[in-house]
Amino acid sequence: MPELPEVETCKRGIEPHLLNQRVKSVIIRRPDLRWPIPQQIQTMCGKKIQAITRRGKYLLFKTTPGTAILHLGMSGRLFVLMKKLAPKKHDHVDICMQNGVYLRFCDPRRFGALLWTENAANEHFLLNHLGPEPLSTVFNTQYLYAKTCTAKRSIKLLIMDSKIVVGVGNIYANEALFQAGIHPKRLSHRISQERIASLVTAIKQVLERAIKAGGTTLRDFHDSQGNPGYFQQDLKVYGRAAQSCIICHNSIKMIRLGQRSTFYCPNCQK
DNA sequence: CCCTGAACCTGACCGC
DNA sequence: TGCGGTCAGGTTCAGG
Repeated sequence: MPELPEVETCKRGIEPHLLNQRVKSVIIRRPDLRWPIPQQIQTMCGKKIQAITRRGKYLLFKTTPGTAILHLGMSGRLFVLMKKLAPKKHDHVDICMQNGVYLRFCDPRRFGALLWTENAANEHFLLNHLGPEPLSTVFNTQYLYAKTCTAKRSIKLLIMDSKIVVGVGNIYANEALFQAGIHPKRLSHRISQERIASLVTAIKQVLERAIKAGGTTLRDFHDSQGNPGYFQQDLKVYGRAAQSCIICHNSIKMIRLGQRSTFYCPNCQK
């Protein structure tokens, strides 16, 4: 369930357990993720985790010699474990600390990744082309309007483009466009600055609300059962095809856009 | 520049 | 129970 809010929740959950801890070992059961886990990841051993940060949907674990870059893909999950627990089928990696705590990476579909860089993480090929963080002040009306004016593409695909802005996944793209009253297929250059302003607000609000909902999950972060669908009760259009719009009670429609399921209210979104 | 489709994988779910 | 088809929160790539 890795959307930006989930990754942020993950970050906040694991940080207190791992920050300033020294890595004892990195156990790799399956290196064949999206990209093979490089041997250099072992450079972490004996080093202290100085910072854990998030960039888009990437988690960065900084040590003195370099940074581990982790992506959860579609199905990745992280667990902080205190005692030895036999790994299950898709528990591919354990990063063990000297104090006995360890981070377990589980990813059934293996679309996730664990990479290593000794340069500034921003220069890594996965990160060097990324647009601004949606919750930062850099991402504002002026910025997005400049992008929407000069592009001629559907607004939904534009806001899901990580070169434009990071972290807006399929769920939140749908939700933000509903909140802003914009049709997902609307061509970006045909949207007024005023409406782009509401879209920027909507993106920020939807992500912030989801992070708060993620905070609920945080409480039982150690529960290895996880907590699926914690934000589900807040979804206004995603997954609600043929159900009634919460505003106008018309039927929510589903279409395909860029190979992704796209939900909208034909009456509220123009 | 923009869109489409395919690819990388496994599991869950649905209808028969 | 089993089988085949469809779908899934991400991202990159080739081709038109």
